[in-house]
Amino acid sequence: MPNYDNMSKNLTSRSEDYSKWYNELVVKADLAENSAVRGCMVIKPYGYAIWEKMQAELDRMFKETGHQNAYFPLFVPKSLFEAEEKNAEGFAKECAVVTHYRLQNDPDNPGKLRVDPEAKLEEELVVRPTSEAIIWNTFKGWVQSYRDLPLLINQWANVVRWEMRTRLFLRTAEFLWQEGHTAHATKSEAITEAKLMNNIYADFAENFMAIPVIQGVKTESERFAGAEETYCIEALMQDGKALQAGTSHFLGQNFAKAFDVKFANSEGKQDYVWATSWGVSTRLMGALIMTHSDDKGLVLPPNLAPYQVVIVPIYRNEEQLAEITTQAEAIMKSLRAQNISVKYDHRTTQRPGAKFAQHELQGVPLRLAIGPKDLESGTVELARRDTLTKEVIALENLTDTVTALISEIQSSLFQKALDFRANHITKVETFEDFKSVLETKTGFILAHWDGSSETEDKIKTITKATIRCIPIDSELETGVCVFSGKPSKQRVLFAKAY
RNA sequence: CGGGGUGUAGCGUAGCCCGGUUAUCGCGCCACGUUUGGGACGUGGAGGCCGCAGGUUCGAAUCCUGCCACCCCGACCA
Repeated sequence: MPNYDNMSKNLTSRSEDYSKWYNELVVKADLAENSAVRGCMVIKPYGYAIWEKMQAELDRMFKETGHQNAYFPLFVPKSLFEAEEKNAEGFAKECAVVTHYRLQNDPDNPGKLRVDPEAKLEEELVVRPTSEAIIWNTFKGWVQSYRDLPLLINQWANVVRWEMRTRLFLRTAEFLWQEGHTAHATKSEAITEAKLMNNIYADFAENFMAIPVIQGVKTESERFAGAEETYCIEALMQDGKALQAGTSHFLGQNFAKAFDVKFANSEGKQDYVWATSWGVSTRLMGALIMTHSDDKGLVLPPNLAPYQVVIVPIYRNEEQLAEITTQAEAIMKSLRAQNISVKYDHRTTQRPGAKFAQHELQGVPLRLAIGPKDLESGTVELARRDTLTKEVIALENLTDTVTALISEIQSSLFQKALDFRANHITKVETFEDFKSVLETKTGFILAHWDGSSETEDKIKTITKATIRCIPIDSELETGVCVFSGKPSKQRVLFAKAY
């Protein structure tokens, strides 16, 4: 198992694991020296191709459910930002703020620039940590009547959260995400929307990324600032820590009231609209890596792989290469006809062994090698990334075999992660067991909780474990709180989390 | 911001305690040749304000002072 601690350490880490996994391959942190923007990441082309795959699928799902994309400004005037108090308070400590709009030559430091003290903004601009404020301020002008509702908007954007401590993929200072913002005429419709989007996230995580997730609602203290209810999907990483993979919030009428977004209902009465917001980010790429990958590098589910099959030619001379290339082109044509993405790695600057290793590091699901022996016998060597197995197969059934394997790899990755999670969910009755499971076995813990924030806080202080969620599908079961001994109606999901 | 630690080539490092030739080694990089079915080998080569500034000294990567940056732990967090 890869060393995730090293992997997800700060971007300038010098650890070998870090450079193997990120600096060399998927993303590169290439920041100006002594720069305060540490904690940002550069997503290299291969990594970005994975993100684009995720974007395309999510976008499809959003549009299928009636959402439209739009784009709102990066800057949020402070006065707008502070309008919804809880939201502002929740994010206040991690906001980057623009205060000036001009530089000038520094009289004390020839060749250097300084901020022009004369160019102070009348009002500071907050770089969006999330866009509720600016979007709701805009929605005010878009909604007058129930006929304008529901308003179902999504935005693909970057946001900035100036965290004290950053972690590659999981908590970068700037990250890419989508944020959905919707307005509805009724409370129940908004709640339905929030649940629907959480379902879409779960569906996407499980069926597209092959990451099993648990759906649930957050406790009050873990809830999004400004939300009435936060739905979430929680995943379990191979190192036994939990990761919040996506959230969907029912915002009540909080933002409508803060930004005065009213509409005339069918009876002609004025009412505030009901809101939701929901988002997933490049954090999902961290989840992907930490769910499936092994010591040899990434393992990509075929749905997410920038290319699903790579063909490597092995040759001693130009004639052989030409012959193999003809063969490879025929294979590519036939695979592409089945919507399988293929890359022919005909680089002359690398030897086959180096190519094999690189494709493993990049997680390409299937590799075909064609050499002189294959030319004679009409075969190819087929290697699976997930199981690291190889077999020599006849050319005849190649396309069928590959098609079948692609879907088998997708489902077997999910099954493997699901089995791992099943083995790492432990029901616990006593606080002693609670602590020992956290220490030795790790993973999720299902335990009774008395429902109070005090108990939640104390457990967190003592064990560092938090309530990840109250699972949606959990059955009611009477019991006593694992910490306080007070009565409880159902078990909640605890874990140490990223 | 509190506690601990580290800065030497693109990356990883030795040397520092106890000052003394041209700063060590591996990977990577470049050229040529031989190779090519799991990260090739040989020969040759390039690459260093030893974090920055000041001080001590005949002499500083090494000792002293200040500063800066980064890492780990804590508060914060998708």
